[in-house]
Amino acid sequence: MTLAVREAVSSELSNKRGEQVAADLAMGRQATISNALCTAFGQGSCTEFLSSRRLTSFRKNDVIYNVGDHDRVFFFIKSGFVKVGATTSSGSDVIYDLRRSGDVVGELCLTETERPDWAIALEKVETVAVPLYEIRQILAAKPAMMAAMIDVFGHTLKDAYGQINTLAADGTVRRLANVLSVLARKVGRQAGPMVEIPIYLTQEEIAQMVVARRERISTALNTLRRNGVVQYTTRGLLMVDQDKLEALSDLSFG
Amino acid sequence: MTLAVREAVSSELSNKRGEQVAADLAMGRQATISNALCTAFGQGSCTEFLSSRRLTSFRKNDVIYNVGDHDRVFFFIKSGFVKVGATTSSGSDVIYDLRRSGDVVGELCLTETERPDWAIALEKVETVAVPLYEIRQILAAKPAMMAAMIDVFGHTLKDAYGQINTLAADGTVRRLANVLSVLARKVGRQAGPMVEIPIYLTQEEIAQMVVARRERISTALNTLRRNGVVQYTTRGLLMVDQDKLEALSDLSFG
DNA sequence: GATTGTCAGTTACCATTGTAACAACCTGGA
DNA sequence: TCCAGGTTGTTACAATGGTAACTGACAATC
Repeated sequence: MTLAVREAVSSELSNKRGEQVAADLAMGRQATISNALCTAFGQGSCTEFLSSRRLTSFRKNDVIYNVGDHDRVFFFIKSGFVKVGATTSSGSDVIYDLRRSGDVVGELCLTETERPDWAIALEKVETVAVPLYEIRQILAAKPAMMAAMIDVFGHTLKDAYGQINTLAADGTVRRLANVLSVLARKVGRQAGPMVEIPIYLTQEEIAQMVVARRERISTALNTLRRNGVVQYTTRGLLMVDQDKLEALSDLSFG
Repeated sequence: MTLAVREAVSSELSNKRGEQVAADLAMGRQATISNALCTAFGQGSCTEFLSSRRLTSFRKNDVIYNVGDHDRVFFFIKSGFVKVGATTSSGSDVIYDLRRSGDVVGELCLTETERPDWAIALEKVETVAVPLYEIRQILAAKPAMMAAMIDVFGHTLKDAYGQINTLAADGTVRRLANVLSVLARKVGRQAGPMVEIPIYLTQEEIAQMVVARRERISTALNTLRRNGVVQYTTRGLLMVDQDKLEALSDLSFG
């Protein structure tokens, strides 16, 4: 465990970053953008900025921050996956986004004094926590950071609009296909002819991303499985066929 | 079923807790944020920046930019209202946001080379069009601009997440209440005991904001009208009772 | 003043989705 | 080992919302 963490940390700090970025490039634009902030933070005289800090770690299901919290802190993820979402007035959860190592979590505290969302660790997560006032100092000192920050917000905003779009137009199956497609682009790893999603998600969590009941996800996933679009086993990782997924979400006519 | 709705509405209204969300504060804050970019642009040596430029004007229903366009231009609204949205794969329109004088439109071109959204004038609109490369110059030269830009993105993102939230949790009536409440905070004008929304919106447009069929909006609006939550006449402006609306929609993302 | 187009209101019908309930299975801990 | 709790698969029934169709009202144009 400790070994894995230290490896993850040093990979960020050493020249392995180039490799990481290259991998992200191969993976697609999304990943690259996600990492922009950390890259900017890690550049030049800021190199020691993140590395000199103590890691804040969370175990699976730990709440990194919660709705209504007044802490104004950015969390830079060194390792592990985090879900970002909110709890609706009727008590159900909605997941807006998944974040992974290289991403930042809690960025909305930049403009909000009270957290409108929560972030929960999907597995053991190591982060560097940076209070807002320090973020502000760094932003003021390094324009590149600003640009990176704007990029992060811009892309997150585009994704959010995309979610609204799919919610407005599509039925459960297409929404699921959309979510899986985005997941694959974002965190997927090529595994032979298919893309593996390297984090175990329960159907309940997938349902919160798709914004539908778990039962619908169960049947929809089975439909996709029968059509060879996805592969999975009980409590196993998802493998998706990107091409078939995209074909599915592109269908303009029923 | 209509009875159930009405009962739900009335019960929500009756136990309205006297929470002083301070409509004026909310309104003030929103307006301030909306104007942050323009304010930043107008500050100091940039005072003449906007004023020295030619105005680009649009008539009602003119497309300011469209999905897929490759122009990378910011539009600073000097006067008039603009709707921002997108067309879904099934052909229906979704409205993400309304913008008014003091706001910016087209900001997503900062991170996207191809417009993912459209913007359409709801009435005669005067704008100052600024190409992205100039925006970049100004951002680099004036850190205050950057901060303002980040603010704009942050708030827009929070709004977008709020929309996802309400889409996930609420039925048509509450979503409508949400939309009206946001509209009132954003563009409303105090008119006696109620707040007037100073731009005429067809039910079809409201439906695109609520993400529902026009027919539902018709009945939902009538329900609200019968309960005294809103007032309107055919082809007339909407007047809304903010307190009752907030009680109804129980804004989790206010 | 007739015509045309847009907008609002309403209804019956149907498709989709949520609700509730249960059974089967797996995993981890007592 | 067995049990408890979590995960998945599946069904019936109810509720919600979309579809389609029609009406009346108004405004602009000719």
